[in-house]
Amino acid sequence: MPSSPRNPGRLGPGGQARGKTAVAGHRPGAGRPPVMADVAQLAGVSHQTVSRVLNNHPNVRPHTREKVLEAIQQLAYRPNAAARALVTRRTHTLGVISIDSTLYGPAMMLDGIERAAQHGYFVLIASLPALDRRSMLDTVDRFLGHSVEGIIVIAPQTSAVAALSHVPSDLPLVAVGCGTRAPLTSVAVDNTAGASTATRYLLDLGHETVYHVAGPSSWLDARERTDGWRAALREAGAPEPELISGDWSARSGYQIGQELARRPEVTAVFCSNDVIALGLIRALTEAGRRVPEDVSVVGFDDVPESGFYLPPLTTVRQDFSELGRRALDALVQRIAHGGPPGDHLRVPPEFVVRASAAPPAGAMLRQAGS
Amino acid sequence: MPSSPRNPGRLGPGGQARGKTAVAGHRPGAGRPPVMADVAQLAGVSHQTVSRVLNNHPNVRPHTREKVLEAIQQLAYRPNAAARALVTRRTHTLGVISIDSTLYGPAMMLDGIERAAQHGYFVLIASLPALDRRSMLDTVDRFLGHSVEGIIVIAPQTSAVAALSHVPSDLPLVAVGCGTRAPLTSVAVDNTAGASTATRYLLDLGHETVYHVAGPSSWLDARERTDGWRAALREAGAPEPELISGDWSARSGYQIGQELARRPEVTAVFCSNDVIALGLIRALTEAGRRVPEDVSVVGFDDVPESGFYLPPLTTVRQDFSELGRRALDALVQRIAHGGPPGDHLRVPPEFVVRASAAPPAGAMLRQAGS
DNA sequence: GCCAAAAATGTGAGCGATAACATCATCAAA
DNA sequence: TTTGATGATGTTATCGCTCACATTTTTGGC
Repeated sequence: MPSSPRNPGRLGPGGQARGKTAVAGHRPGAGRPPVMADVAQLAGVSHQTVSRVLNNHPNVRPHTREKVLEAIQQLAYRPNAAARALVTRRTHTLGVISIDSTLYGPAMMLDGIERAAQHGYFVLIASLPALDRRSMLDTVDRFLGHSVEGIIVIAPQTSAVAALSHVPSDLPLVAVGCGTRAPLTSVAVDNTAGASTATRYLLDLGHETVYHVAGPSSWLDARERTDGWRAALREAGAPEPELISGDWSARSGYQIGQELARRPEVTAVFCSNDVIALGLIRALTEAGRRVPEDVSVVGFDDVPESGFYLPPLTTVRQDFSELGRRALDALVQRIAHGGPPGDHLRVPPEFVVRASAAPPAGAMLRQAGS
Repeated sequence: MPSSPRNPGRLGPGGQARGKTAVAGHRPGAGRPPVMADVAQLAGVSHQTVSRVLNNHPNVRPHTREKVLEAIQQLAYRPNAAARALVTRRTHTLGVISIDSTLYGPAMMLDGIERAAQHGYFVLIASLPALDRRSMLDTVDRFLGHSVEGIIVIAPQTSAVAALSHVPSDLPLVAVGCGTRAPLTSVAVDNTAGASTATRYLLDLGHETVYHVAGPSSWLDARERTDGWRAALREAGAPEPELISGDWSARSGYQIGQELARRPEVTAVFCSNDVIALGLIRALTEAGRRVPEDVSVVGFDDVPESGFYLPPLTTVRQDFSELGRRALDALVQRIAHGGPPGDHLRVPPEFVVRASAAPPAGAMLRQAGS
């Protein structure tokens, strides 16, 4: 007799009173969701055979497989991930920790990761307001409790990198946009190269030097772009103006632009991102300094709108989704083959020439303008 | 003897060879993660007592609780979510399905949801490339397999709403940005009212009529904004120009702007979002039509940059994060108290006056401009 | 100072799946 | 035809936790 030896049907043993409709077996659409035993019973096989079908084990006769599949369909059975995770110790779940997923870059990367993970992994997200060690570690903890198999951190900030060094090293972890200095697997755009290219471009146009509006210094990207700018300046023998810092926002670009507009010696500005450039351009324009005739402006990121700014912005494109995808690849790789951390993948940026930069105006024009 | 009755220590029974370091008990930092039994043993209590401490059951002596807490700390013990979920049937996990989380709105809402859920729920995300019924239902299925307790859908598209009507009705589900027409719980900005306000504002400024660049008609928001525009026009007795549709992108705004620039009768345009407005303004400006002197433009969304466009954009603000938060609240409510679906929450938008709209120019100015 | 009620703790069972092993059926080779 | 190897299936034991119930300890009232 192949029917269940101990439990008659699927009635809970003893006095279990969990509000189940204690129905003999499988009922089409109602009650508690069907479990493997229900499928087994309906298909007339053991639960193990159902499991084998589910996991594509080879040793199942086609006929049997079909019967099981049919029963699964009929009951709309769906294996319970928790039960599965408990025994296999695999959750097929990844955690993504992101700072302010409201910014263009993080949002794009998140999307890229999610899309790439679509098949094969669930993606748990946590976006933190601050990246201090405490909340970082707490989040990793939360994720660990949920048994994520790996974590991607979108947190290009120095404090994040610091916090990251405290997570258990046996947890596969990939950071995007963390400098190469960090002792962990990371994926990032080559900010330094991008910034150098932009700066050199302006220099080559004939500008004596290039001013730079940096992002917040707590961001690695900002720092690297500043480095690239400095390197290009030094290489060309151009004087290095004092560093000005914004906070990624258009507002900060605007405020800085108001100051810069008063200084006629400023003819070229490299902004650490497009949005700062937008604010800067507005301030310059309002102050009567034309872009690019009087002042050339170059941004960084190539947000989708930057081609429609007035004037269309010359900028450095970062392929954020690609970055996200690469990060995911790297993580999946590490989960599967458990390589050691410490790989640094750099994605080259692309310089996009549009209309916001031009050669400096001749003397007469400049006089006329001021 | 309170020590484990069947299993000596935590050695796997029989020939289990799962690569565990079969160490007698709890070892500080190595081997397999500690389980409840390890904590119990270290604290000298039963596993049940540990469980009680973990779940804040009342009947635990303070002294005992302390001992357990200490052991937990010492072992860095973290309860296994899968095991817990298996028995409690609660995963404390929410699913969020989003279309193109790259767009400003969805990205903001996602962030809002995530932040609000931070304490109490895990958030699983899936961003779909297309919202056909098939992929929608597949995703819901994936989520269901993971036993999410509820789902938020950020998918203000008609096809999504259609697909949504096919999900099992016992799953708490909230949609953001779905029209009130849909038979499900939803949270949305009052697009119609916002669009009406914008249109009326332009009319009140003295424009004879207002042109409208709509978003893709598959988006409910786009449709509602169009409705609001029409209603305002009708109410004011203004003639209704033909409908023009874009695709939310600056590029489409630019292309439409090039056409509109050739028509001198166009003096006021209400765009279905800010980015379209940006493209439109660029096209108008390039064609020599000044904004707002020759043509007034109003947008929708109030993206952070819109205040720094040239000219700063008059627009309708949607508080996306608030929307996300409300959606989460509604969902949590439904999970807890299991109310019926069908609630429609509308968040009022806010009209933001900046510089891109002005009274129509006098006859002489208009002649000079064309 | 003794017994009932309440508080604190311990003991199995079982959530729903997979892993390992046992068993039965089937087929090729001797 | 009989035997050994393989293929297909069933049986049992966990995974790590919470539930229900059993048991022990404490408390309080007489």
